[in-house]
Amino acid sequence: MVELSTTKDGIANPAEASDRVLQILSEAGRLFATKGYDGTSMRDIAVACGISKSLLYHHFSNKDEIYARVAVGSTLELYLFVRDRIPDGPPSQKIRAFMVATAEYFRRYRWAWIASTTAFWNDPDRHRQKERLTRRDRFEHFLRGLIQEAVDAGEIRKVDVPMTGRLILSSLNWMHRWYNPNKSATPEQIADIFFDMVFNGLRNPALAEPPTVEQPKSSRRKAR
Amino acid sequence: MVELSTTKDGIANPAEASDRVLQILSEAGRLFATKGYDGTSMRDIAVACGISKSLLYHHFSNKDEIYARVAVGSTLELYLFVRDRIPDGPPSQKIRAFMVATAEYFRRYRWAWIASTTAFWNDPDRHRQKERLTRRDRFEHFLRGLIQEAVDAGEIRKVDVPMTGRLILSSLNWMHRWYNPNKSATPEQIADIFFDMVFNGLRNPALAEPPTVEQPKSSRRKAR
DNA sequence: AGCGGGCTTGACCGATCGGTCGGTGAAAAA
DNA sequence: TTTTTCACCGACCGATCGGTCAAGCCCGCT
Repeated sequence: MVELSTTKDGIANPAEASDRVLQILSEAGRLFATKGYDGTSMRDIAVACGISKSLLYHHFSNKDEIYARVAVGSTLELYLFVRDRIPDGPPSQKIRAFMVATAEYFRRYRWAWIASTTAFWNDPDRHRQKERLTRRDRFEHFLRGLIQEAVDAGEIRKVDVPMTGRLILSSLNWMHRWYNPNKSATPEQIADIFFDMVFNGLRNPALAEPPTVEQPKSSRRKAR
Repeated sequence: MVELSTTKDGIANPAEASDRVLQILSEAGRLFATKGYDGTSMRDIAVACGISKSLLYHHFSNKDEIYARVAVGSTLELYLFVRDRIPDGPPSQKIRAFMVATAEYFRRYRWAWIASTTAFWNDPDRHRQKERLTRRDRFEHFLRGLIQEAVDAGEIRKVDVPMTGRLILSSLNWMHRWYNPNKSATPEQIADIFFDMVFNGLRNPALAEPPTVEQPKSSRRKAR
């Protein structure tokens, strides 16, 4: 797989890159993640790095390129990162490994992850927007494949596969909004807990007659 | 409960408000939701409304106030909105109702919801930041209370209550990133499906020996 | 010593930002 | 009729935006 070097504040990057460039990417990632793309000025980045604004343009052609290096350096290889951490074994365990690996990625490249999942919901750059969606889809379809495997193997019941994928990804993607690196568990442990909850369910197995059987459609709250 | 009038594009507002003000809030909410606070200029809002920029300042004192009216008008009463839709009955059904009600709120006040959950992760306005966190906490603790009820009643197993709350809220809070109002189910139906998955679990009940028993701690992937 | 080239800078640019100001015109109030 | 009120607008402000540029600084090479 592509080699990833871990640097301060977790910028994933191909090997060649000067310390200055890494510093800029690191500070920019943190700023993009906390203040957003539009809320972060080139001056902000320069000041955070203790350099002049002009120097940013010596190393990068414009603001977009810095963001692209932060976000793409983050998301480009997420699919590969996770795929290479899926062990052989029961499909349900692959799903667990998927969740834990994604959580590990989040922990290692936290700011870049947040910057890439937060900013640019609608990217004005059509090409980049399309590429981002392609990567996201590949990642999501990989998960759906694992879920389908588990269904076929009879390990999980016949659920709506895309919806199941969305539930699992939601639990991981929302983590950055409440996760505090100084407290509680590691992201990997949290992913593990979430897997247990979703896979085994919250319902008390000792409960003979579950209060919620397969609910009749008519009982659902109607949309108005 | 507090009276909410439903207007075009779903701005919740106290009764007194001119059509113009509602139009501004509606357009501003949509823009804040899609382009972010910093990515939306006062000119953008004015153009979207087909009025002059000056007129915005006739109705609002500044940009922050427009955002506050959009976001606060959206989140202020979420807790009350949901609380009043929790029926009497088994605690697990209350949790389901909580999820469905939140989804209904999302559907009705979609742009305002997105704007308020997206922008201002770190609000420079300390007072408003504190108030926002207070509301969020009140909402989250209300859910935890329902979960604790269900645990005490023996309907769900002895889980980590805060973590369970985070899992449930994640599934709802992330919905705006993938939900397409033109396709698939209504938010309420999606919430219903998520509840079923989380409550009953994905595991095939026909499976005699689940491949994942309560996993030993040592098998967890260690953080590095 | 002289020199070339990469790192670094401050001064500067046009555009756009949030916000202000004086005024217009029509309807309500007197 | 006169006056007041108020939704509304175009022109404008200082500040800041992303980005440019010519020139210094520094260091190794000849």
